[in-house]
Parts: sequence; C-alpha cells; structure tokens
Amino acid sequence: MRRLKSEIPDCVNCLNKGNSIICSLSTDSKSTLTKGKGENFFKKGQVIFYEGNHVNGLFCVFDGKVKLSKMGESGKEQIVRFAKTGDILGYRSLLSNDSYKATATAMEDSWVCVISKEQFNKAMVNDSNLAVSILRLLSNDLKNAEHQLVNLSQKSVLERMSEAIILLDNNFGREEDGLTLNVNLTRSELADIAGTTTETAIRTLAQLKEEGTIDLGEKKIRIIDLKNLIRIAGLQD
Amino acid sequence: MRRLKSEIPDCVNCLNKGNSIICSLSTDSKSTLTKGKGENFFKKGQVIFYEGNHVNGLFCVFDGKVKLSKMGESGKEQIVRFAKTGDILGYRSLLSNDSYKATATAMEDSWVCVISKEQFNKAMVNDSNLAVSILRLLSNDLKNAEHQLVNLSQKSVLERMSEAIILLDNNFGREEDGLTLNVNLTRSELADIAGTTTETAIRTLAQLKEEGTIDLGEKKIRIIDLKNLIRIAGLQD
DNA sequence: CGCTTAATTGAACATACTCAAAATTTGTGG
DNA sequence: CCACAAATTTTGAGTATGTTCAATTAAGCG
Repeated sequence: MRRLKSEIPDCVNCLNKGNSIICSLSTDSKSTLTKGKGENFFKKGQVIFYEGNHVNGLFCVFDGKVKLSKMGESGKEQIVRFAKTGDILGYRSLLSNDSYKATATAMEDSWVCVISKEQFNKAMVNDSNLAVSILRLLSNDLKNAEHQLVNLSQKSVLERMSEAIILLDNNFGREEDGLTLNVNLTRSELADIAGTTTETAIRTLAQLKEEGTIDLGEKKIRIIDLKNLIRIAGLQD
Repeated sequence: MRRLKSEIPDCVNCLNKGNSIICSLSTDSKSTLTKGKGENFFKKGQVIFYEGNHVNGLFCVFDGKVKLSKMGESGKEQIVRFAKTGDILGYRSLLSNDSYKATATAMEDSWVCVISKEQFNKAMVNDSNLAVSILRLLSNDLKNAEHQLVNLSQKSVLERMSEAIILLDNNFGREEDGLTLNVNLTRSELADIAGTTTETAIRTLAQLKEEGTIDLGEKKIRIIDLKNLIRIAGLQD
C-alpha cells in the first residue's frame, strides 16, 4: 500500500478510471487540473485539512480512506462524510472561496493529490461537465446530510448504529470473505458516526452481536444478517 | 396579503427585486423562465409538494412563508429548511431529475410561482450565472444541514431551541416593534425545528421566558435578550 | 355557542450519558 | 522479540435529560 511518490501518475493517466469524477472529464480538463498538482502521503490518523483553515486546493484521494468530521462546541466530533479512493474533497469551500467546513483525517495510510485552486477554477470555466459533476456531488451530499439530520433527531442509538454499519457497507464494501467490512474504525469513531458516546457504541455493538446480526472479531465488523440491520435501521421500505 | 392572480407579474417585472436569485438574472433568462409559469395560491397549512412526489417544476415564493420538512419513519416531522418571499424550492430534485426530498407546506397564506422544468433547463444551459447561483444555494444548504446535523446530535434541547429562535430571527426578521419575530409557529412546529417533542418545547420556551431571555405573548415570540440566546446556543465564538 | 385544535402541566419512565475502574490491545524503543 | 507505556475497549453503577401518556385548560373558528 505504501507507495513511492513517483508511482502516482498525472490526472490524464490516473488509475482510478471508473471511480473518480475527474477521470470522466475530457483530456483537456485533466491536463488543466494536473498542472501544479501535488501528491501527499498521510499516515493513518493524520489530518489532511482542518475545519476553519483557509482553502488552498481541491483534494482527490488517490488511494486510501478519509473521514470528514465537524467538531461540536463541547469538543465532541461528528463524522459527516467519508471519502475513499477516487473521491474528491474540499470542493464546496473552493466554490464559495470559504474556509474548510470540516476536518479531513486519513483513516488509513493514504495518498491524496492536491489540485490547485487556480487550475480548478480554470477547468470549471472551460468544462461545463465538471460544473455539472460538482453540482451532482453537492446535491447528493445535501441529500445525505438531510437524511442523517432526521436520523439523529428521531432514531434511537441502536437504529443509528445499524444505519451507520449499513453506510459503511455501502461506502467501503466487504473483504474477500464477503462478510467483513473493508474498513477499520475505533469504537470512538463508530460513536462519532452514530452520534453517541464510545461506551454506548460499545454496548450497542455488543447487543447487535448478541442477536447474531453482526460479528466482532479483531477490530473488524462482520455483517451476518444485513436484512435485520436494515430492518432495525428502519430502512426496509 | 391575499392577492388577485392578475397582480402577479412575470419574472422580468417581478417585484422581489433584491431578494430572489431569479431577479438578478439577465432579462433573457427571466423571459425564458417566465414562459409557461404558473401562479398558485396556498392557504396556510396547505401542502405545496410532498416528499416522494415526482418533480414537475421549480417553485419560487412570490409572497409568503414556506417550511420544508422530512418525515421520520416514526411519523415525526423534522423541519429542515425555510423559504420566504423570493426564495426558490425544489431545485435539487429538478437537477437530479429525482422526486422531491422534502415536503413543502405554506406557513401562512402564500403565493408561489411554478416554473416549468423545461424552461428551467433551457435557462440553465444558456446562462451560466443561473448554474452558479444554484451551486451557491446548494452549497449553503449543505453547510446549514451539516451544522444542524452536529447540533442535533450534540446539543441539549435548551441549546437547540435557542438556536432555532436565532434561526427564525435570521430568516424572517422582526416586526415593527423590533422584538417580535415576524413568523407564526405552533409549539409543535417549534419542536419540529429543534428536534424534540411538543411538551418539551413548551417547557423549554417557558424556561427561556422565566430567565427573561424571550417573551411569549399571543402566539408570537419576542426576543428580549439576543446575546443570551446566542450564549445559550453556544454560538458566541 | 359548541366543537376542534393547540397549549399546558404532571408524573412515571426510558434511554443514553457520565464517571470511574479494570482489562485488553497496540505501538514503540531497546 | 520483548517489555513497558499509551491508547483503546470493556464493564458497572448512578444520574440526567427528555419522552410518553394522560388529563386539564385555553384559544380559534364556523
């Protein structure tokens, strides 16, 4: 997984073919974006950018997993979104020329490309497909945020934790065994997704294991009964 | 307030000059949008469109106040946004050609214009300013939704209710006395903003009145001590 | 004026949080 | 590779916040 910088190609020849919205742009646009592009390695746990910091570019995950979180006044973290290989980060702040509105942290060792603000703006002007793609991303993010908003205010921790696991499943998929979630999270991070405390998260996961809905080994979660998770989360219809 | 249909002008001559993103478009774009535009009157409490219904146009509030809410599985409502005179509704669903993702309800007698999907798409293609405006709206909505998401998961009802009142203040402003919020909401609706029950909303408002932070007369809320509201909501920094 | 809806109050109860302590795992330097 | 420190996970018990349900009062409306 750990790569040499020289292994990372420019946007035109990027390996994340199907995954990234950048990959589906015209060669022209990709050439524009790749100019002055930087590649950065982030160790697991390292912060890529902080909420409130001023914007210096568009981030694109070349390889890795990133969490986006916001800090409440009390200092508690709430995870608002994830980004995985091929996903882009920071577009909203870039558009409004605002500071970053969430903190991005590498969830595992990750390579992240940084596209300069100037080149991004150039590409936006010349390629309406890029604008449309960004519009779609925003639109989707908003849909998810509003869904999560209703969840947090109305569902129990058990329901929210079930939905959090489903979210992780949809986002990161499973390992070869077809059961184990392909992502490593601490109990505290799971709590930060479901919007609860570490202790309650632990007890809730134990309950789901008890019922045979999930299995917990090492640090990973295995989904045994997805149907039941969906039922508990109240997503069946 | 109740108007005759004939009093509502076309988009080019719309009275909401400064308020609407449509008003700041080129005359060309406004001419496009106004073609096949319909004007509808909605009585207080009437639903303008339902969550899940298929999209048939872009709504623009000519005069009135509208709440956008989502239904949780349990049937409880959560208000996610407001729209007032000049604001537009339904753009997200229109963009992704999706069903409406929230239910829009008139909070008072309102006139709402409906712009056809076809004309909107035409204007989007011809006028990049429209696309940029929509991008900004989406971006702003997302910012608010994520903020609210963190609030709901981390703040107490008292904090949330204080913030709800501040939100109403920012959105709808005050009446002539400079104190009374220029919006009428039931206790149940206030609960639906703050993400709590009607009973708890009542008790929380009583507490804020007790402290002298707000005043409650007839059906309206008067803000006595905005600073304190801001402090309670945890927004001072 | 009577009926319906909304607001209020009370009391019991449940869910989830807090704090503290113990057990376990992980990471690091020697 | 081991030992130790640090971080994470787990468990327990007490507690607070907010919900639920039921009953009462007040307000709005035809």
